[in-house]
Amino acid sequence: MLNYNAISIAEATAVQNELRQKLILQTYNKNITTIAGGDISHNKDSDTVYAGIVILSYPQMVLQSYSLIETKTKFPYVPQYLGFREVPALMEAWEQIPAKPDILVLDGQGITHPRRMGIASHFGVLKNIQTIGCAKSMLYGSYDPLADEKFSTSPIYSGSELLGYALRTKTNVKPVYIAPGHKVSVEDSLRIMKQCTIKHRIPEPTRLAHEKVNLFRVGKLKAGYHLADIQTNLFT
DNA sequence: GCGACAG
DNA sequence: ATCTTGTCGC
Repeated sequence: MLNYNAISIAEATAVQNELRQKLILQTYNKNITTIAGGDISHNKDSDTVYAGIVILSYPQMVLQSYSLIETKTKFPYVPQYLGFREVPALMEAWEQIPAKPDILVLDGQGITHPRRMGIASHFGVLKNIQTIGCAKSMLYGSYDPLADEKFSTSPIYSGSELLGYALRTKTNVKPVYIAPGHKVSVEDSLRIMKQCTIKHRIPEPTRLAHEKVNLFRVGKLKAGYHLADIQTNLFT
């Protein structure tokens, strides 16, 4: 059911349309205490991928723990089908976490996708958990220009359908694109991600996931589930 | 037909 | 995404 090795694009499209039927765009749990961020890293011409999920307290944004795994990916990067490349590895990292967080933020689209199946929706539906997509660039949908000030927003639409928001996380810096993945509303997705925005363009969950996964790739961190130590937080 | 195209 | 150096701005 999760063997995306020898799947064709046509089959992948069919899978996305199937998963779309299970999408829930209403907030399942409003009482968030922990939030996770997931990301993947890899070397230039290698099918080895380094996946990581970090868990932070919400809304304090203090790193609590993180899970790292190394595996292979067979599916290439194809726009609109990122989930087939990255979800299997992220699943492994997720399953290694003893106490699951309340919600997971992934680096990529949520329902801002032709079939509403960006990586965050893909993962969310398969695991039946709350997810949010936080992308650094647009894939699908349109939005009007937003003001230059921090926390300016502009709704992302597909026709008359509201899919997400462009969110300026820093003054005079390119916005990020927020959309529900699964089991969370558009408005709550935006509200939660604003809460995760401290001083960087990329909100804390995916920013820290990206940081950990790169340290892992270059050998500065090891595979496994780790509790964050106090020193890490004090000196970062 | 042509361009655009998450990571 | 990754590979890379300097450079501009807060």
